[in-house]
Amino acid sequence: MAKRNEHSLEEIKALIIHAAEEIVIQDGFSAIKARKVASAIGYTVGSLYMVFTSLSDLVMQLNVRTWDALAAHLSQPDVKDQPVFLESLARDYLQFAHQNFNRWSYALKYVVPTQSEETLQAEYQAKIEYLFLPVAAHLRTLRPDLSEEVVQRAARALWCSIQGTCLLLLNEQTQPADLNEIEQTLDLLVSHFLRGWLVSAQS
Amino acid sequence: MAKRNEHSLEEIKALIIHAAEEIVIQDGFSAIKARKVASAIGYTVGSLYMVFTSLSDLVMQLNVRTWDALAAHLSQPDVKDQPVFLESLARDYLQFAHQNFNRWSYALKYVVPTQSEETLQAEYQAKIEYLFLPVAAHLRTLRPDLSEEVVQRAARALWCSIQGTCLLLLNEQTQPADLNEIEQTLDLLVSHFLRGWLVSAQS
DNA sequence: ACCTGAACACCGTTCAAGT
DNA sequence: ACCTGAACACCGTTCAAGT
Repeated sequence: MAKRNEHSLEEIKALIIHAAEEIVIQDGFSAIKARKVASAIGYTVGSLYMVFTSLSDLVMQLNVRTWDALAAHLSQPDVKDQPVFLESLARDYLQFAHQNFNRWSYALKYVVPTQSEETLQAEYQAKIEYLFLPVAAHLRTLRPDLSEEVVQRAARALWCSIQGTCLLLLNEQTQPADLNEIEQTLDLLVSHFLRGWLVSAQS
Repeated sequence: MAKRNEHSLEEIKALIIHAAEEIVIQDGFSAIKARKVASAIGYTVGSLYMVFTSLSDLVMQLNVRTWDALAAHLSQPDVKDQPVFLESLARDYLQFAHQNFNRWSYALKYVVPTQSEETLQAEYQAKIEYLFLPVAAHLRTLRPDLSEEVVQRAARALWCSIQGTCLLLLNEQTQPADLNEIEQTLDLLVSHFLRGWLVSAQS
């Protein structure tokens, strides 16, 4: 035992994150246990603390990966300037949220521990904020007459609405049939908000 | 020890729920521990299982109380028919969510355990659904020409949006100053959605 | 230097034993 | 009949001990 050197510390870290991710996808976040994750990659509990400061450290890095995966899923530059961009974005969001429900919903519900490093907290928040930039950019092209602040607020409202609606409607265990209904609800939300916002007074 | 009979089982149950509620309000849901709750009312761990089948049973009943408290907070029949009803409802919702952040956010994130009784699951879901009825009722008066299904979908979209926006924007630890910003964002969401919906085609 | 696994403190839950 | 608290299985985390 001990001193195997089969993997570098970096490799072990990557292996653990992947193993943990698989567990979340399969059985949800409550299924992540230190011993379970370690044994999934052929190591014992203690090894986990060679590469992570704690379990919640691992969990936070898992959530970062989830947000990255979502960002990758949403990036479709070809439709960025089309009038239906936001409706299409909402649909793509719903698709990811449904296919990755366990890890997505956990990331959305996650609150960064206050005792974590302040720079790490800021990085995490920034990564989430980053996702709503395309929304703001699109709204800006629709109403270049509005102030940046007004555009930002509208983007924030719409983006939060989409995420919240996905969360609440997907929570009731969803059949594929219901998914179509949720899509229509999202579409209604986006299009009516947009219509109302487009005729709003200049401020 | 044993056989004190100071309280009936019903009283003990109520005492425990109140003690647990206080703990959640003060320190969040992760602070609820079986031994802690029991000792808070002067009993030992075992007593908890005289009146609850499990800790998660207690938690679920706590969440029920949270939804009831929210419903009570939102009921203001005097403004029910005014044009600003929905904006006012959203503001009231935000106020409750902020003042009761710990228990409200937990209730909103809560997913009913699949192994719980089916009737209990249904009751819980119904209690949450009940809250959005006033929204649907108000929308119906605004557009009596629309079908019930269309009205329901719009109400669902708007209600989920309000809740989701509150959750996501309150999650970043909120100063009283920010609260005013969130209120404006909610107002923008409701009013623009409404404006867009009011001019939507009959279906 | 890398890895183990016993040990610790803490958790939810049970249940024989007390009154 | 009511209530206790030791006991159990399980959890995250640490660290002396092995190679």
